[in-house]
Amino acid sequence: MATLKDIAEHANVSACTVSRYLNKNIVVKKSTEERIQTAIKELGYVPNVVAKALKRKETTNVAVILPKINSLNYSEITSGISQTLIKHNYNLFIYEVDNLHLSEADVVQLMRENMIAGIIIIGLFSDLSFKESIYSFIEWGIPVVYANRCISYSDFPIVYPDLTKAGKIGAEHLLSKGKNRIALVHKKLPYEVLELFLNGFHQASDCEQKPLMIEIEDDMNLSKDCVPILLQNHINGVFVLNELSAVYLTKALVQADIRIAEDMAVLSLGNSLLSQISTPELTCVDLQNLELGIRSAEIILSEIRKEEFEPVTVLEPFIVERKSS
Amino acid sequence: MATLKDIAEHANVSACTVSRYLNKNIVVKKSTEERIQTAIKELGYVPNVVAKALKRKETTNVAVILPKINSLNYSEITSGISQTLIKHNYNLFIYEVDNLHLSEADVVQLMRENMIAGIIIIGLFSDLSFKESIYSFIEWGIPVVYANRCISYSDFPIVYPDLTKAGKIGAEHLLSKGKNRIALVHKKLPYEVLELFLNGFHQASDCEQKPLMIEIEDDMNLSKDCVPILLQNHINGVFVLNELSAVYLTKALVQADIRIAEDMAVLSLGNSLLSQISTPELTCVDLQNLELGIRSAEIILSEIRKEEFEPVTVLEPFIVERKSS
DNA sequence: TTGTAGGCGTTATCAA
DNA sequence: TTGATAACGCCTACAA
Repeated sequence: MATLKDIAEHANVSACTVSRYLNKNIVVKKSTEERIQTAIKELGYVPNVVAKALKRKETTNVAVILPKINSLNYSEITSGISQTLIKHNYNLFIYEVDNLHLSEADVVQLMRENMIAGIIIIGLFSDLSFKESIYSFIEWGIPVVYANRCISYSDFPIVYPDLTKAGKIGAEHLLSKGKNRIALVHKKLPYEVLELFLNGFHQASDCEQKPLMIEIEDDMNLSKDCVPILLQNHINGVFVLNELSAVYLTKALVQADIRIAEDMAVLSLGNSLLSQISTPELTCVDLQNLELGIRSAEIILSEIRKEEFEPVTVLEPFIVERKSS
Repeated sequence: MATLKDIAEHANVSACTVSRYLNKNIVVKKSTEERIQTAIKELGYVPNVVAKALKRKETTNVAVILPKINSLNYSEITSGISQTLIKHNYNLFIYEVDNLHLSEADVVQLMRENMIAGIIIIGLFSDLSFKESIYSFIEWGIPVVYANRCISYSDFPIVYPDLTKAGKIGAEHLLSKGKNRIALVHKKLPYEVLELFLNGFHQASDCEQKPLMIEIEDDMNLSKDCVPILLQNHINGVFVLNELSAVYLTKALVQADIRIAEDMAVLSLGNSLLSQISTPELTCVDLQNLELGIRSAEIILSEIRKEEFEPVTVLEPFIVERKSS
């Protein structure tokens, strides 16, 4: 457990010279450098990041707050964050709020206690999670990035996929496949989110025809509750705003002997393994989760270092064509 | 940014009294307690975990080292760890080694620099990852738990699913469905791991007949390379030791017009969402990933606190019957 | 180019 | 039941 002091003694210099040399704050004489280097090797010195953090009043730990980690979408985003942070010698804390059963106040306290350098909040489409806490974080001077969901506040950077573009390219894709009676299937979503998709739809089609909106619930039997609606309305293209629901709806359609693609094109929002292994494989709109994570991490690092950063980063979704359209 | 000292002054006691009161090391007079409490409230005091760690020479940060987080199995384990740690006021660091491109030596340094309180290594079935580093960790006095994979070293606790039992109940299940010509499909695995499954098979069947072993590769075309082998050998039950491969093999079988369950039962190792959304839904052996995470976390906490802990924890797999058998 | 000294916020060791 | 004092390992004025 050699300390900086030990190195200094062993190399016959002062601790502060060693410190400045290690932090590259200063150029030292060649001979000094060599003595320091051998001392470090011989004593097996490893700097103590905790002591440094205390002194500097700043850690190198970034927290990711997300609903749950065991979901392909969130873990993909997290992976992007992880890769980026590690390159810059920052560590990644994970806080799963769905499983935690902690109040937002508890989480705020947790962040302050641990002197978290920056916080990336991965938001839900369906719910403005942690809206309140963000301002607490900012009040305490902790940099924040809000990721995955566009919110209209403007005191912190946000990174999110362009859902209007998603709606547009989704509609264009379905139209290009000759599907002109389109349904938008979604779980409960705030109107302002749905509106984004609808705006995209309008941009894609000249006609004023609106897509049929179908809201589904978690415990819904899609075969019984959703498929008949699609058929009654002569829908031939469906855009499902949730990947897992898209998979289940596809199953239900297949079971009802509807030919996927020919009779009914299915388009899923999100491109994880789920779309790939569905039968048939789902055409989808890729929301660039990995990139979302990378960008979020880059921005939080800029914030932490008090460098310039983009206040708003919008990621362009793109179509990945498979068998379902 | 009130400190302990501020609280002490405000409450007219010494800093160390406040400290001991907060850490419940001591009983203080009712009146003192009240004064401290109001001071904390009025000044909005939040303890500084970093300073505490420096003084105590021990953080409350546990690191999870895993191949990658964006996998349903690993993220499920991680979720179990996360839930357990947070309950005990420990934080969770994530280090993805596949994506990191860090040497093991780098990781060891990272752990020491950050004064990590304990490390949970999530191992691969296919590869004894981080075998070397473990001893470095132990050498530096950092508690370790090796999770997910049974290894024969004994200087640190291990937590893993009973693969022999998995083989046994898998074989029993297939036999109970009248499938007596069984194949074991697997990716490249060390022999000692395969042996575990084979031992289980033998326990399940009186006959000496060994299952047909088929090794598949990542870039393999299962329809062309694997299905014909199954058919030529009149296999009617296949146990796939990798969930994703099971899904793809099922697809290939369906495509070859083989009736799943009737003509060929498919059993998958692992029970994530993938098995559930496969068509048909896969019967599988659940390896209890969430529980694995919870147990690993509990054990690392015991180690950190220098309490007694189980050196070996074996989790019992169980069958989840769905449509593919 | 290098050194001295003080302090970051907390806890542990004494002593009262 | 409480206090004074000295660390924990590092960084940063300021001085040389």
